[in-house]
Order: sequence, then C-alpha cells, then structure tokens
Amino acid sequence: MPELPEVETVRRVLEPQIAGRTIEKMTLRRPEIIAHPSVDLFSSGVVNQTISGLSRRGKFLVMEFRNGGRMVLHLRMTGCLLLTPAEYPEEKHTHILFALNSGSELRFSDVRRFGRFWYIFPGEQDTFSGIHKLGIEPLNPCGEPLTAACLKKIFGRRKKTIKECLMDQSALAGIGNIYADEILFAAGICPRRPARSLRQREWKTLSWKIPERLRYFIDKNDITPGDYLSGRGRDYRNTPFLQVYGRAGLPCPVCRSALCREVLGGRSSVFCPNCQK
DNA sequence: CCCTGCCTGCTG
DNA sequence: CAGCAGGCAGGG
Repeated sequence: MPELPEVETVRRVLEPQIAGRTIEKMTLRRPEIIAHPSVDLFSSGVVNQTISGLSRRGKFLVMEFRNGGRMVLHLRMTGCLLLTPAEYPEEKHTHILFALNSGSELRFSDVRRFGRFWYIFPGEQDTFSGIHKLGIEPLNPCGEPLTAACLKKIFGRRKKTIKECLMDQSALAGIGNIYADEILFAAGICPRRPARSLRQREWKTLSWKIPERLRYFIDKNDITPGDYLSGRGRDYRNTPFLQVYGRAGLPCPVCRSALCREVLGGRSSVFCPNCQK
C-alpha cells in the first residue's frame, strides 16, 4: 500500500479538505499507536489546534498546526487515513479519530497496527519520528533534480544490491518494494546487481527514471475526494499500471519473457531476466 | 550481513 | 494449514 506515490495521493486528497479546520476532539482506541510523547501530551498538543497544512517527507505525513506544532504519522504497511462524515460507518481497526469543526472526522485505521503517530511541540526539533534520518527526497532534493552524480555519490561504492539501496530510507526517501521493482524494470537494471557495479549511463538512467516513475504513478492515482472515500482510502488505482510487481511468471510487457521472482534483502522481487541486465 | 518481532488477513 | 504481504526497528 503506502509508498511515496500513495502517501502523496493521501496528502493531495486530504489537504484541501482539512486545511483551516480545527481538531475539536480526539478519540484514541489504541494508545500504543502514539509513539511520542505521552498520550496525554499528544492529546493536549493536537486538540483545539487549527490545521495549516499537510505535507509529506518520504513516506511520512506531517500535519502542521497554526501554532507551529505538528503531528507526524507513518502508515507503515496497512495504515489508512480517511476523512468521513461524522455519521459514516467506521472502518474495522479504527484506532484514532479526530473530530473537526467542519463536522467531518479524520480517522486512522490500520489492520496490522504498525502505523505510528508523533506530536512535535512548536519550535521543537523532530528527533523522534525518524524523519530526521531520511535521505534525499526524490521528487524535490533541495529543489534540485536528482542527478547521476548524486546517486553515484550516495550508492556508488556500496556492495549491497541496487534494489536494497533504492529502498534505503536514510539515503533516498519514499521508495519501497513495489516502486523499487518498477523503477529498476523501467531502467533495465537487474535488481540483484551490486550498486558499485553500475555504470555511469545506468546512474544517469536511474536519475531520471526514479522521478519519472514516481510522478507517473502519482498521476495514475489521481482520485477525487468522493472516490477516495468510497474506496475507503484503499483504492490505489495505479496498481493496474504496475509492470512487474506481483506479476511473477507472467510475460514481460516488453519482451514477453516470463518475469522472475527472487528474494533480495528479504523482500520479494520481480524482474525481467531478459530486459534487465 | 541476516534474523526477528510487530499484527491481521488473504491465498493456495 | 503454512506462507506471505507494499515497513521499519532492534538485535546478533
């Protein structure tokens, strides 16, 4: 579910609907999802605060408040953030609800309960959520486009496979298992290649395929708030456009060879043995 | 580097 | 029923 394109989709759908609204009440069913600070400080930090914006860093969402405080959250594997009418039937596994002054509720549900929330006080440095440890933002690395030189500098001496490197959040933020496979397929690079074996032209290809694929899948996810709600926030419509992920054994969309599956760094990886060198 | 734990649900 | 799932932290 949520890698950079999905998290960005959630941000785009929700931000216009919640910006300017005030959290009037918080209902917490599963206190363990609050990672920091205490449940009491979290609650007093967010209740009665007016939301100024919703931003994204890697796979994290950051709800900013007008007083300078912020609520950071990570959806992990199965987390889902949904804005619903107050009377709307509740999703199973709803762990926290925020009643807004619009009459709507912002609800977080998460089957596997891996998702976490943090509250950061106004002016405080966030050294808690892990955001501070993230690497460059592939769609906006300090306003500069991603370059071959930059990728080579970060990964060029690593022995690890290029796929594991792309998923290293402390180097490059937001890419998970699905989009690592998709990017490497688009770049014609075999996921098990050690990063240090990549040639200059391969770094070059990656430097533009990474943002190109991420933007493509964000665009394919484009959804109205109504459709997002009726799909319960789980209707990621870009999945029909995935070329290799989840398609092991099926023909490569380019050369028709059977796609291979292999475990790399503990993660299932799918690639074309013919197109990806 | 690999392994485990954290959870529930779905697939074969 | 075992095995697997798009994430990450922590341990050896």
